[in-house]
Amino acid sequence: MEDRGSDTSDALQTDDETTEESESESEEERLRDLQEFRVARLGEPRGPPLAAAAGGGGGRLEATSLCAGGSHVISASREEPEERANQLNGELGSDITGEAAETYSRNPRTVCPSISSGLLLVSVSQSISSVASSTPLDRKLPPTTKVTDSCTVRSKVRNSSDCGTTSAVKASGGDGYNWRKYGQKQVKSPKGSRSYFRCTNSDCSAKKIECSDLLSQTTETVYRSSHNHDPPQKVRDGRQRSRVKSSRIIVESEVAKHPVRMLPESDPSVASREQKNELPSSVPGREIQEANGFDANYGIVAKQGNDNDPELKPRQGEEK
DNA sequence: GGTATTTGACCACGT
DNA sequence: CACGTGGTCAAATAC
Repeated sequence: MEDRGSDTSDALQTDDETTEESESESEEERLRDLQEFRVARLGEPRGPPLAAAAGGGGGRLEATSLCAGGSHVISASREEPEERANQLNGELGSDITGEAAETYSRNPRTVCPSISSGLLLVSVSQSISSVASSTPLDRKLPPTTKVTDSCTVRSKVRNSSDCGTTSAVKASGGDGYNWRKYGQKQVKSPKGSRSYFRCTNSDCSAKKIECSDLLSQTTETVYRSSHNHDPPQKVRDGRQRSRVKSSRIIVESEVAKHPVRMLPESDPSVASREQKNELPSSVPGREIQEANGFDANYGIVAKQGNDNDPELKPRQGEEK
């Protein structure tokens, strides 16, 4: 991990360990640099996002762009065939395992109750994206990458049936369910943004919140409520099957690094409260214990009670 | 024309 | 009571 972009790790560490005041400036600088870097690197026609951003609030362009970047990365990863998945698994696995663990270790709380394996997939791809975009890996991503933005990816999927995984890639988030994004918000506490998704099934109240850091890396995924229906099994051919398979592989290797939480499937408000109450007490003990893999009861656990956890402090935008 | 995403605005809640 | 934040809605936009 030392070898991997001391740059990134440093930055990340600073993020959480430095005081907000002192880091705010450097943070902005970093953000700017990052933006420029991404834009320059991608240098691709970022149709929708930019357009949307332009149409919407220019002030948010910054964060928005970054965010979009994150999500698309995820999608991109998902789109990759098994081969790519394995590749990632290998590259990232060896490269990240250690560091990623460290990186994410800074993101306390992470409990993924016995969710369906499908949800694991979500966390997987997200882990990948996080890792990929966060570390020097960013550099590893082929410049050609479909790394553009969620919209681009989407369109790509739509237009190219060769993939045959449209729905899966598009909104399912890899967990087998279809999610639709209904909101995004900038958060200060864990500097970054949160994306709100809800199950596209009208009868399903399942929701999930993806927390991303400044680098648009998905640092945490919170599931709220559970699906009251089976995941739309759209696996029609071998390709998809293999994709899923590969995803799982990655899950096993990455899941432990990506915070995934499952909130009680009660109404949002209750969930929030419970979360608030449970976090501090439950996180440290149990999570530390199994901070490295699947928990029989919680499914995935990728967290360790971090004393430095800024979110354990009063307020810090996590209770709600 | 339908669906999904983006994003500003709104409301509820906690401090 | 004011302020900040989280979560959601809905219009605009893109595909």
